[in-house]
Amino acid sequence: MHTYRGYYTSAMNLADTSDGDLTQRLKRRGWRLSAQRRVVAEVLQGEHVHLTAEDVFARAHVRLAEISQATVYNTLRELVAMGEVRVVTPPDGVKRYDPNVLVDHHHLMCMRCQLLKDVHPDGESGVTLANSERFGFDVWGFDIIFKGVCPSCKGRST
Amino acid sequence: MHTYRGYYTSAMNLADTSDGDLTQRLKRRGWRLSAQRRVVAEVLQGEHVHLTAEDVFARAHVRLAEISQATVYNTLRELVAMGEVRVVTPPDGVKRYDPNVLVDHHHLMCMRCQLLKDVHPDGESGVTLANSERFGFDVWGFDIIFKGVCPSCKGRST
DNA sequence: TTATCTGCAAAGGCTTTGCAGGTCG
DNA sequence: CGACCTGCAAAGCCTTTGCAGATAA
Repeated sequence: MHTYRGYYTSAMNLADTSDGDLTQRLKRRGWRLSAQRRVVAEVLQGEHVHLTAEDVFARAHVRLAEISQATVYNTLRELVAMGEVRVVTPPDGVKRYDPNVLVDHHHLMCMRCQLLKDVHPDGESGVTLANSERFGFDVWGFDIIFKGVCPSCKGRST
Repeated sequence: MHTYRGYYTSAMNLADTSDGDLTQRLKRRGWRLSAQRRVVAEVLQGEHVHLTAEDVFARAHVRLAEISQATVYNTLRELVAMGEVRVVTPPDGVKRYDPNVLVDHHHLMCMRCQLLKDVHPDGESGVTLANSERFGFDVWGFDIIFKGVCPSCKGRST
C-alpha cells in the first residue's frame, strides 16, 4: 500500500454521507484545513465536469497565487485516499477527480476532447455477473463509462 | 489527431471481423510483418489476461531477445490505432492491451493487484442513457469495469 | 509550541520520438 | 531497390518525493 505521504491511515476510509459540502466534511474529520487545501476542495466542488490535476492547479492558482503543483497533487491524492473524492482514469491515462462520492453515478466521456460528465443511466441496476463469470473474485461494484462525442467536438474535423 | 508515427492512416480503422487470428488479420491488411511485430501479436493472443506494455515486452523478449521496448510501445500503439487491439486503462493509469476486439465484452479487475479479465455480464444490454442525460453527446457505446478482489489477493493482508 | 503542511526542485515511472542503420516485399 | 521498420538514447508527460522553512490548532 502507498503511504499517502504518511498523513493518513486507512482507518479514515469511509466518506461521511450526511452532508454534501466537501469542505464541511473535511473540517468535521479534523483535517488540518490550510488555505491551499480549502481552495482545492472549493475548486473541485464548483465544477460539474471532472478536472485533471493540471486543471485543478490552474483554477486554484487563480484564487491563491502561492499554491504549488506539488500541493495540489498531494492534496488530491489524500482526498482520494480518504474516500472524499473519486478518481476516474480515461484511456489517455490522465486522472480526473470527481468530488461527488455521495450519490451513485456513472460517466459520459467525449472521446475527442476527453470531457467527462456525470450520468445516471437507465437499466444500470440490472447489470450483474454470473458466478461463472466471476472467476472466484469478490465483486463489489462496477463503473460504466459511456463513450461519445460532445456537442462542441461534433463540429470539428479532427 | 496523433500521427501514430506516420505509419498508418485513419482509413485503416475498421477491424476485420471474419477471423479470430490476429496475425492472420494483420497479414491480410498488408501490414509489414517483421519478426518483432509477429512476436508482439503472438504474445497478446496467447494471454487470457490483459498485459501492460512492460508485460508484453518481457514475454516478447523471451521469444526474441533483440526486440526493444520502443518497438513494443510503437507496435502496441499502432495495433490500437488500427482497431485490432483495445486499450483499457485502470485507475493506476498504466494501459493494458486487450487483443479481443471481435466479441463484445467488458472487464473485471482486481483492485488489489490490477489483474484484468474479460467478462460477459447479464443485463448489460438494458443499459441506456436517457436523452436528458446525454447533454447533446452522440453516444456510441459504453464500457463496464467490475471492481473486486481476485482469489489470490483475498488471502493477503495488504 | 509542535506536529503537520507547503514550496521548490529534483527524481521517478511510463511512453514517445529523432535519427542512423537495417530489412521486408 | 526503396519505403518502411528497428534500436538506441534522449526527451516528454504526469506524478511523487526530500527537505528546509512555514503554519494551523
